[in-house]
Formats: sequence, structure tokens, C-alpha cells
Amino acid sequence: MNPADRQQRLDRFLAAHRESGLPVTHQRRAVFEAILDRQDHPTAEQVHRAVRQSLPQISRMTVHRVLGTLVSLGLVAKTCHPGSAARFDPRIHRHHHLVCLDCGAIIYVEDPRLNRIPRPRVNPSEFTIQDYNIHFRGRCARCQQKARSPRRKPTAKRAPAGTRGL
Amino acid sequence: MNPADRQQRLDRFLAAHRESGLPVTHQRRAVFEAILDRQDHPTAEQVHRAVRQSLPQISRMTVHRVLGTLVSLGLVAKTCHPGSAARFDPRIHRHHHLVCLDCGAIIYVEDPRLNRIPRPRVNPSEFTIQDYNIHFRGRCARCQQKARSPRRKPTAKRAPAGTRGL
DNA sequence: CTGCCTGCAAACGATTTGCACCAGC
DNA sequence: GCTGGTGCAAATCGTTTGCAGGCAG
Repeated sequence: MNPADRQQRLDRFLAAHRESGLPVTHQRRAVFEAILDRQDHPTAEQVHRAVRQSLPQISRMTVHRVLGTLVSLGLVAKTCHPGSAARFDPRIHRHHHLVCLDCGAIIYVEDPRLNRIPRPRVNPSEFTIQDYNIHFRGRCARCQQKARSPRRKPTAKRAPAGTRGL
Repeated sequence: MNPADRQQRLDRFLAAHRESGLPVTHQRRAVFEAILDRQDHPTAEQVHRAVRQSLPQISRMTVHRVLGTLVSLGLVAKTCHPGSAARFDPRIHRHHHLVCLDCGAIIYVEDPRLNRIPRPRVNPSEFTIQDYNIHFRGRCARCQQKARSPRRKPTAKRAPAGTRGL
């Protein structure tokens, strides 16, 4: 993320805390900063590992709780994933994902044409749509290659639990 | 599901097993039949409860394993959900979902216009797209009503774990 | 100073794994 | 009969909860 955007996000982070009367702790700031710089879509566990580089003593559950808070403040997004663990995403504007059916990798994708898709005709009293995103399922470059030339065992590298067969 | 479609699905179920050389056990058949009739998107646990009505002694882990097999045979779909537990879906053609941000309910939606959305421009050597589906996030009728008239505590009925803030 | 936050430990729910037994082919 | 599926128990993984102490406002 470029410095200007990053600063804007940090300002927004502080403003959201002020508005909600939440204290800005080192931990919250560190977790948020750790997420901002990620291009992938880390699990809570991965965020924990990243944050420990700046705050070695931070606990896993604090990371979980902070992530929950950040999500409910609308500062980060929780993106759903066929795997078991939740993924977190610093991008909160509308965007879409390529999801690899083999390894579970999530690739960010944005295309203005995808922001103009029709809304399904639903009775507004039955469901009100706020936003949407699209999951494109397929195979990433690495897994294509792996399938083409199974060097070792065909089941060389198992996909993360629950990732397959979306 | 109407009887004709249902029979077709059962035939396909048998054919897939024959092709793969997998034995057609009572348990597998019962699990598949239990899923076929669901309009919701049950968790493995819910499938287990349903199957026990016909096979009272079936164990939870058999249901898990059978669901995994059915998914890899392409007979049922595993749909990703912001909540913690995986959901299973008898519908294997392209379709989309309305997901309630409050209670996590999944509502099936199909609209021919949604089958003609543009593919994002991705380098095919980086990712090959097989299919896609759209998650429309919002609020279902029940939760809208609940928000409008909070009878008891505002946090009367907690959403399933991890459901919020997608 | 007060309240929320943090950290620890333990509980919890969903899912997986190892092993003995049983059933489909 | 052989192969693989099933059931049981226990382990595992991600996440949540209850409680004592700490820090931001």
C-alpha cells in the first residue's frame, strides 16, 4: 500500500476508535498495521505471527479479539474461504477473489465491469442486499504446474483442510 | 426437488460410484438422500441429525467422510460461509447466494442475467477460472424485523460464530 | 481513577486421524 | 476373500470464554 493511502487508513483507524470511545492500544495499532501491508489474505494465526515481529509478547487471542473489533468497526474485512480458518483483508472497498481449488490461495481481483452486474430480483421485504462479491474458482499457476508435472507423489502437498471441492 | 430430478440425481450418484469403483453403502446413500431434499445449506452436523432419522446408528464422522467423498465426486457442493462450519449444497449447477450478515442464513438465488457476467482479465498462465458464484450480503427478513423492533435484549440471538462483519 | 483491554488457561465446536471390525463388490 | 468403508476414541485446529491484572483516556 502506498504511503498516502496507508496514512489515510491509519487516520481512519484512529478516528473510528475516537468515535467509538475505544482506547488505541499498542496491540490494536500493531495488528492493524500488520494487516495493512499484506497482499495475501492472512488467517488470524498468520496475523499473529506477523504482529509478533513488532510485539513479541502479544497473545493469539488478543489478535483474534482485535481482528473481531476491527471487522465490526469496518476497518478490515473478514472474507469467507472454503478452508476452515477465517481470512482477513485490509481492502474494504468492493472487490473480488480468485480462489484456487487446490491450494486455497486467494488472489485479489478488481474490474470495473464487475461493479455493474445486475442485482437479482429479490423482494426487498425478504432480503435487502447491501453489497456483493464474486468468487472465481479455478486453479492458480503453481497448482496448474503441479498437476501437469507431478514430480513426487501426486498428493504431494495436501491442500489446507476443507479447501477442496468448493 | 421434483421426483424426476431426484431420480436423475440418484442415478448420477450410482453412476459416479460405479465409475470410481466405490461401494454404494447404506450410509452413503442415506447421506446423499438427506442432502437432496434440503432447501437450506446444512452443516455436517445438521446432515448428521437428518440422516439419523433413517440410520439412527450412523456416526458423525462417517457423515463427515461421506460428505467429503460426495464433494470430491462432484455430487454435492461445499459452499463457503462466513461462519465456522462448512455448508453443503445439493445444487451443483451455477447459482448464487444471499447471505444474511446477522444470522448467517443462506438463500439460494438464480438469475440468468448473473450467468453472463464478464470474466476478469487474468493472464491464463496465472490463473484459470473454472466457474464462479456471487455472494450477495445483506439482511434477511427476520433480521430486518429484529433490528427494527428489538423486543428483548438488542443482542437477543447471537449470530453463529464468525458470521458477523463479513 | 475507571473501564475496557490484555494475557493466560481452559473450554468449545468442527473436523481429522489411527485402528479394529464389518460390509460391498 | 480383498478392499475399502464404518465406528469408536482421541488428537488437532481455530476460536471463544472466564477471570486476574494492566493500560489508555
